[in-house]
Amino acid sequence: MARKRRGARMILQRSHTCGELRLADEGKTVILNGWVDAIRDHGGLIFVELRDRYGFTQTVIDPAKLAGVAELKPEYVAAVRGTVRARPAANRNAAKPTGEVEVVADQLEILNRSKVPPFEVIEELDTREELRLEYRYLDMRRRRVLHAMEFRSRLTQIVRRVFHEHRFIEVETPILMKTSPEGARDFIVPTRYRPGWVYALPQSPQLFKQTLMVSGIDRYFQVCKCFRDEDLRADRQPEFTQIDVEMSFARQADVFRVIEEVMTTVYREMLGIAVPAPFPRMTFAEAMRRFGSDKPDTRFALELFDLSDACAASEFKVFQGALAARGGAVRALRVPGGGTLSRKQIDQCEAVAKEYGAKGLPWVKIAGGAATGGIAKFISAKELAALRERGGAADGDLVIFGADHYDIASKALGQVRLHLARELGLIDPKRIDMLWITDFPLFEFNHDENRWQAMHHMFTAPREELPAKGEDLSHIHADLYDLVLNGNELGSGSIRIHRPEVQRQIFDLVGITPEEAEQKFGWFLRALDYGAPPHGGIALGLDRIVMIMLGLPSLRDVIAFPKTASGACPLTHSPSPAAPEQLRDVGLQVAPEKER
RNA sequence: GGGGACGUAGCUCAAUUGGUUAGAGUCCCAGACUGUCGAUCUGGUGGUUGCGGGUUCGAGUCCCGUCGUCCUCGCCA
Repeated sequence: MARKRRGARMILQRSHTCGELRLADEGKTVILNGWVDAIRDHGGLIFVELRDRYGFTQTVIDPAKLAGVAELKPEYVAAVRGTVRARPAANRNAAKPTGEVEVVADQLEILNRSKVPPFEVIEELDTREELRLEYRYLDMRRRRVLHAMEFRSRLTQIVRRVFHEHRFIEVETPILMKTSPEGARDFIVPTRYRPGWVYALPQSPQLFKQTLMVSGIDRYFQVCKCFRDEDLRADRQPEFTQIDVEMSFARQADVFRVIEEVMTTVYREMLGIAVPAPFPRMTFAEAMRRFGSDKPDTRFALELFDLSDACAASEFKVFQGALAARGGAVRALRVPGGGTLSRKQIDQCEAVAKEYGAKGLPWVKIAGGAATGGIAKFISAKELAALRERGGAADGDLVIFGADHYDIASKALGQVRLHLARELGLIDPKRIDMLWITDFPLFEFNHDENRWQAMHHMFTAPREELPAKGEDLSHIHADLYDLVLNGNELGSGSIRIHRPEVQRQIFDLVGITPEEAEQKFGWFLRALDYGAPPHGGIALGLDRIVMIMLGLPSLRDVIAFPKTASGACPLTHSPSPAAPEQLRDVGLQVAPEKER
């Protein structure tokens, strides 16, 4: 008989989940708890499908016996007691794991009611993301969202296990820490203890993990939250999770070996895929030269080549101009069979190139052994020969050019390369191209601020002798490496500085005064003074790994409660204005809007 | 900070050149129905067209501003 309870106490506690009953369970008396997924009301007979994390099970209810069924609506929480029965042969549902059975109800308990949800809880949901995130608890009742959470949890466990197998220690480092200059903007946390003073949330636990090396914890890892107050992207959230790793007495190869084992194990155990290891390696210079990117997608063949020398006497003003400038280059990309591309498709490529700083996108098609269209009239016989010999250009091909500073020309062509690969369907989605990019330059020049800055961070060890301040630093390299998967940067690491005098020299080169170094990093320099071992490590983006492994387009899809592009949480409506008392406590006040 | 797209019923969308009472599907509500599984059938409710201003006899539609969402450049040691 139907039971109706006013109290909060549940009577019918589940004996099984909604995903596990099979024909073998026929005849058993069971109790299911779950959410009402669907009600199919035939008058004298009502099918109520219950859902939980594990699946769906159909219950069959006779409304004459269990009148309470009339009250049920979607998303109500219900308990059903009944007998497992094989469905009549004609009514079995092969599409559902539990589709051969049903539970004939003899007791029904409504555990909770639900308002009409703002969207239906169905797998094939097509509703705007912001609403899904505002009601994430409803969204997450769906299999595919749950699956991402479960996948992530299992993956993290595997990562921890592999590190532990190699005697790594997971150490938690502070969330409230000291602000650091350079790098991303810190999230800052004011405090009552010191009105007007702030902690920072970690951009990464970099200095803590290096300090742990000084402590003798020679193998450290941590699955940790990191925070950066910068603009968001589909693959960037203000708070994200890193697999942070550091090893003492280790060289680059040692770091690679451990990470290769972690990644191959995760792929094997989560997806049953054997990723070959060791992963291929490519220097930064080679990656820029061949692919125009420091995170090349090597799943398809298009490669850039250089025409600077062949174009030295070019009649084309754009080439002349590029080559006349310091660091200028003429680079090219051959698109096999690209002769069939429409003007519109080429224009789209040009738009991509311009987005990445190119001023235009010269092109020619090759037909009948000659260059046609685009800038063909400027292409000399010598240049055409170079296109054929160096780029392999042949009849039916399209060749596009980048003429600018080497970096800009390379990057723009590299992005067009990616665009074309997607446009022409050149990417095999099944491929998994894991790649180490090595030998990064230690410094890059910041044109806006007119100074050298660390490419990775200021704690990376130089491989060569450091020049005097003011000299060109572009040729200094480091054991500085990125792990790239299918054109996505999964992580970045380096062998660190362990000698305090070298660390001071680097601070000096990037324009940090000794006073500032003492104030910001004195504590760390002191640690280096007491026998810091040689060490190095890496940090991998956990969210990105999960996103890529699941083939999802956004980091938001693998984070339980992600933030929107403006850094807001649609569920909790954070951030929110500070209360006057809060500001008073920490000794801060808000500037008038005009002064911000 | 810059560029682009979008914003109409709870949800997903439509609405001709600026022109009658802003429609459809779905959800929801009511009724019917004993084998459904996107149940079906009948009927019904539901709108500050994101917000503010402007042009016009007349604005969902055009203009300006603003807010929000998504993508993106810069930025992200």
